[in-house]
Amino acid sequence: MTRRGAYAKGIAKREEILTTALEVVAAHGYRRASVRELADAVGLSAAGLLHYFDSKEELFTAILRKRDEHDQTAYGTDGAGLDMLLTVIRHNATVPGLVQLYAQLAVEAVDPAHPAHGFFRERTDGLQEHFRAAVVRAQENGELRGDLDPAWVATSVQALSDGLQSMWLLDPAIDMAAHIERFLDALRPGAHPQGGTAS
Amino acid sequence: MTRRGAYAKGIAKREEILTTALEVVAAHGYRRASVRELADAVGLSAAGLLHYFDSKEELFTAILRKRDEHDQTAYGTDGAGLDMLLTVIRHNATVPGLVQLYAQLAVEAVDPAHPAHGFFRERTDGLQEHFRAAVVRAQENGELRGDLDPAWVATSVQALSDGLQSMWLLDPAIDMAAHIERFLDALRPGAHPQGGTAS
DNA sequence: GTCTATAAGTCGATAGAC
DNA sequence: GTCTATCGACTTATAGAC
Repeated sequence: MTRRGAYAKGIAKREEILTTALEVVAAHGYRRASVRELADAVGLSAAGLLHYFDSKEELFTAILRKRDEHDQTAYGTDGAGLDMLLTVIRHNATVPGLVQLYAQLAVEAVDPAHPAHGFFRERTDGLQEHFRAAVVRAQENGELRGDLDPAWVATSVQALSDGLQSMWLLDPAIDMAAHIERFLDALRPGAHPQGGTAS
Repeated sequence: MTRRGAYAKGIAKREEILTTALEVVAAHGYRRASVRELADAVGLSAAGLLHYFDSKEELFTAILRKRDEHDQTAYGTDGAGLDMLLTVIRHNATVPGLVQLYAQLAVEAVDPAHPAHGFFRERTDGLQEHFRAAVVRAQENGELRGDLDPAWVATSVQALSDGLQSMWLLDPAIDMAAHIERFLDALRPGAHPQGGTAS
């Protein structure tokens, strides 16, 4: 915003840092969400890292934003609504460090004064609208029961995903995607025989 | 061990501290889970508080244990399985500080080396078994569809509760109990007309 | 039993050398 | 643009006075 001459280069370096941070957090996880730890991970000093970000909160919010952006382009093949959720969840099961970072920042951002509060609010609103539209389509296609309130299904799907990720962090034996698939199966019209156990 | 009088008194003071901590956290919430902050809240210095607890983690784990204990005696009228969950969730909606403390410690305890890790693992296992048995009873009474895997329903109910609490912390307009009721309604046998919207 | 004082460490963030 | 060095404000935890 305030930089002029090195604007393009600064932006590029910022993106490079975020991409590296995503990879290294995904691969090695992290212990605390501290600037020093992340600086070591991306190969900079803490001061060097904060040259590109105004504060710790802005830095970690930017990482989560970059994650969403990546997931959107990687798995968001246009109208794929609830299928995309399953794809993302399956991907998340391979990057526990990112899931942990997300969960940790989400709790801290509960305070309306937290710099990331707006990010999570807007993210939730966007996901809710995305899911709600997908539920309406699924109902029109006869894949979901028509008597269900789309907004309720949307909220439930997101709450279930968040909750399953918390439980999975605690016990990685849980199959998150299978649980969500079963949830959607249980809401299909007609008879619903179930197979074996999930997790 | 050798000094009986002091032993009993120490235990009593411990309990008193925990009860006070529960009340004050429930009423005023808290910002960070720091010993200093809680010490102020219960009217002791940080050193005085740590006289009764070996470490910060043990202290906060004890608070959550006390919370479960309180909820169990207050709302756990024997066999009331899924009804108790709704009662507790409705109560939780009146104590955001406790919900926040729980969510924060749960994320930190994801690390198997964290002192509270065992607490959360055992708590999850206990709840799962409790819910699973309640689901089996509900199925026998015809209140839930018989084709559903009880273990799956149990996990889903807990994940949904956890996820709803996270979303509620972010946006207190959400009606957590109503969402869970709808979930259970959606899994009842026969037709399932739904009423208005749930937040 | 509870305090003050303080140790020993980490945190985010800044100043200034290069 | 990135570093070293450092600041001041925190943290948990301990030692010892009372």
